[in-house]
Amino acid sequence: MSNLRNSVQLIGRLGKDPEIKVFDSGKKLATFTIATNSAYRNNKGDKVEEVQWHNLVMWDKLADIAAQYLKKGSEVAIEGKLVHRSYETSEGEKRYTTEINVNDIVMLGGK
Amino acid sequence: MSNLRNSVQLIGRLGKDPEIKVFDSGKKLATFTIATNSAYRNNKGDKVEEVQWHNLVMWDKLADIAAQYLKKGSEVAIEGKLVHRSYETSEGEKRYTTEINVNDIVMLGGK
Amino acid sequence: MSNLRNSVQLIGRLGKDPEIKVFDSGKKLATFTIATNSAYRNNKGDKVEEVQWHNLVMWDKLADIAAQYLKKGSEVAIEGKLVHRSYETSEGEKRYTTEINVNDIVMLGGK
Amino acid sequence: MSNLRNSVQLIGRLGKDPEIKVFDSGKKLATFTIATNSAYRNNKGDKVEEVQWHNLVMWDKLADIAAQYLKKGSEVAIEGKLVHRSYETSEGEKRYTTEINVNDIVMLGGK
DNA sequence: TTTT
DNA sequence: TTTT
Repeated sequence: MSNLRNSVQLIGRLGKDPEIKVFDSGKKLATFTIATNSAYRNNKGDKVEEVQWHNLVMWDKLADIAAQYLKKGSEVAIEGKLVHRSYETSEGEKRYTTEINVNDIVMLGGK
Repeated sequence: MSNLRNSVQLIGRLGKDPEIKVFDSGKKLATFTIATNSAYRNNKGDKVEEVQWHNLVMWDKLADIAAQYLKKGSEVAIEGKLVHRSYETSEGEKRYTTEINVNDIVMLGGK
Repeated sequence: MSNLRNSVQLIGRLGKDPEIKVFDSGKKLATFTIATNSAYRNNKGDKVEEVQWHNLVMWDKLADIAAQYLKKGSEVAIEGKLVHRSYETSEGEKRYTTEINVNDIVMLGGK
Repeated sequence: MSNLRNSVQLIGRLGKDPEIKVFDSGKKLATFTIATNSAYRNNKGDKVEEVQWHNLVMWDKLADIAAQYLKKGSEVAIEGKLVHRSYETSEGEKRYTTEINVNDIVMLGGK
């Protein structure tokens, strides 16, 4: 419940349509990425554009919202929890990934 | 500058003393990890404790603060930017890591 | 500097065009209000729309941005500091007001 | 539900013990104030300490937490919603007040 | 006073 | 892979 100890807010756009999975249990999962853009001047005074791509996951009701309303290019604001996970590759190697488990989303730019 | 597009807030404790590096340019870097704790009930009703360890980086003046005031066990609140980076292992394999580039820190539990 | 101790984030729309003042010192001030909307179901199950109007103030470079880009109906995300002030009415009575001193703004809904 | 459109985070200390009310309906309400401190240098270069006092309200389970654990001087982090209300004085005059309706609280400095 |  |  405590968003205060671990909270991420992002404003950005989807790189692709969300992928939706429905599990046998009925649980629904939407995964997608969003880009956040920033610009700064380097030590030569040139403007540098920087993009970060973030992995987002949304469950159940939020996955329904993703399935219905979100698509490639959609602008959203999200709040979520930062989660670091490990998994094994098919070759048996351990890999790490970071995802944002979304708690709340606002669709932006609606007319 | 825009924290609004990409902002993380965490409240937690350091796992170890910060590591401090000073570059030839004079730039200073502090790196450390903090743990954020949360508790929830699983579908059997049992309480589950979950810990997430986050990689933090602090530059220059903030690195000085880290060097002077932070040590293993210190409780802090931080605000930062979520940054995903890739690097090559010594075997030439590409790996990914996620760090929080800290903009602001508050030391807690003082006095 | 510390946004961590006192930080407000809002996403909403301007009720009117910003008002801009330039002081003799050259300092520039923009003031305006934004509405944040929320919806909930009351205990009868009816949907209730709730609007909150917030007083925002932006100084100097941010005031320039307000003057150039913001107008009635514009959708924005802002981060700022919550400030409670008192002042005297022309009748000499003390009154209190709450404002958000904006640190950062993102304009939303640009195609 | 959407914290994203209207969200306040504060870190500070209680000015007094919380006041607790229990309504006939069984609903419970805790009210208290917290101070947030900041320091900056004025245009003469002198350090200026600034304190803001914020009105907080917590309902039901959160009110229980306030009643049990919070007292004058307690250091807390809170997340809540910014709410502006009007009421009538006993002389029939309209007054305005701003409160933060707390959604989440973390007690700091424990042990 | 905004907007959906 | 988004967008300006």
